[in-house]
Amino acid sequence: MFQVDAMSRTPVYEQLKAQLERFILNGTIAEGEQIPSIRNMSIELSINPNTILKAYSELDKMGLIQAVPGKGYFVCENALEVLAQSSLLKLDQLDELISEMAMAGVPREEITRRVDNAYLKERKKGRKEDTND
Amino acid sequence: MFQVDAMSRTPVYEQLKAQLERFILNGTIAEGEQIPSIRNMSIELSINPNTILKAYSELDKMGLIQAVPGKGYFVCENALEVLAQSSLLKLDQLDELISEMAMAGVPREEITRRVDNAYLKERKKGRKEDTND
Amino acid sequence: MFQVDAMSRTPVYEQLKAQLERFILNGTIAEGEQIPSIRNMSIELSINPNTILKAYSELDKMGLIQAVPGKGYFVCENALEVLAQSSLLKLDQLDELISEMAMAGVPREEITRRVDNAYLKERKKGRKEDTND
Amino acid sequence: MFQVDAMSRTPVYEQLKAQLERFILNGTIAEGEQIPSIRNMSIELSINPNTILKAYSELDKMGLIQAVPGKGYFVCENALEVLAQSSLLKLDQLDELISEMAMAGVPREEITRRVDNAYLKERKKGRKEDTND
DNA sequence: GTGGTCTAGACCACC
DNA sequence: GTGGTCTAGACCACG
Repeated sequence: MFQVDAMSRTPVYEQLKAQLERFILNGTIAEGEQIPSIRNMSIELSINPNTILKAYSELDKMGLIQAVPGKGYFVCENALEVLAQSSLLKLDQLDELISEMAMAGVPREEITRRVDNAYLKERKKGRKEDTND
Repeated sequence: MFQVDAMSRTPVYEQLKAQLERFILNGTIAEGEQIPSIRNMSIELSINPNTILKAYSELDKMGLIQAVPGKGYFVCENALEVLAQSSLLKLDQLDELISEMAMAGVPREEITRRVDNAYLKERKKGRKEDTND
Repeated sequence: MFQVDAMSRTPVYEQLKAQLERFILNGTIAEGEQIPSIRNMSIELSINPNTILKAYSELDKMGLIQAVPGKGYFVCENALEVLAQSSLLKLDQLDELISEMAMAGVPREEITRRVDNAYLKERKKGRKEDTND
Repeated sequence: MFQVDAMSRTPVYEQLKAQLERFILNGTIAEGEQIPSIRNMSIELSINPNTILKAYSELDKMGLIQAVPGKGYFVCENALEVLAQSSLLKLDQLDELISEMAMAGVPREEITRRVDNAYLKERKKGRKEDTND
């Protein structure tokens, strides 16, 4: 289910975070459900347990998962809501960024081109991962 | 030349910063040129000197203007270059933001709609100010 | 914990910035930890809140601390990394400065003397503050 | 007399500025003396006249040389004094930089090593150029 | 309660 | 005259 690209320039723990977020968004992992234990994940992916701990504790801080000592990590009941809120936040950041660039004289074509490229690139990656389930 | 909208929800010092950036970009104020002294500006716009100081010192830290104590503030010789570099940085931030939103499942139409709105809104404001010169 | 010398010629807000940097470096304040609120600090040190705001907002722009409106200021998770990077930057600045002085004919002894003096002076101050914890 | 390295990463106009400063410091060009005209220099070094103009006008702004329209550029009478003052300024910058690095925990050996390297590297370059006269 | 903006005014150092 | 620091206090938005 989870997989990491050790050669990627984005840190492994970021990859794990992104994947769990995607799994929650597309329903692969439901709210309240338990996620793989650090030890299991560590063996399965041949990754240092500390790396997984880092990913999990950051997701914990974001309010997406919760550690239950002695049991494991569980997706929070309001995880989808948290993700939706952070999307709204990102939309506001987008507005501000576009305003600044417009003010700085960046041509509109340059912006829309970059937006399309970045979107399609991410989408392509996403579809690939979703079919890999 | 400079003007502020006291009723706006964007802070006065941000308005001043944005205006000076625009003036440098469209050549109204050349590199190396002196800009209005804090006291002058303060009287002209009926604004507290501290507010202008805040705008100026932030622009100073950005490397756009330089304070010469006892003389005044002057536009840096490489101000245009600094502005260009910060534009490039913003494009990278845009890429990352779009990726995250694509990953979070924000529909493409929502993004392009927001981008267009934000761009046109800023552009409209900009044209208005430029014709006020 | 924090303390300022009102008679010093270095501005109070600079003293506060330097102290927080040191506290982060020597682990007195951990990454992610909350730092004293503006109002608390203002009362404790009998300093105007604006002065502390100035120190905090500059540290914020440096990426060392982060303001969470309504909650308080928190040390960034990557604060130590930011400090390390700025150290590297300073080393590069040092190289350039030495080159210019060598080119200008400043004798080597003059330089090493100044370097030693400045270093030892700062070190002495630092040790004193660390033992004051 | 003058020579530039087109392949160097330091801009050509910076190279020219540095060379003229050195020539003034070691007496190769005396105060009050005329320096090569932009056109001559441009042909001799196969460099775009604008590049030389940029170097000359920055030196002019520094108070080292002075343009006499219709005659050419001349070294200012107080050029050596100006250079000495800027050396003093650099020493102060050095003090501050060293203080910041000491505070940041940069080990003393690291600093002295970098200082020595940078000094000797520049000195070596300088001797080479001086014997090329 | 938190941070953040703005005003009014005093005071300093420098030129 | 210039920039820069600091104080005192009002006011807002957010939680």
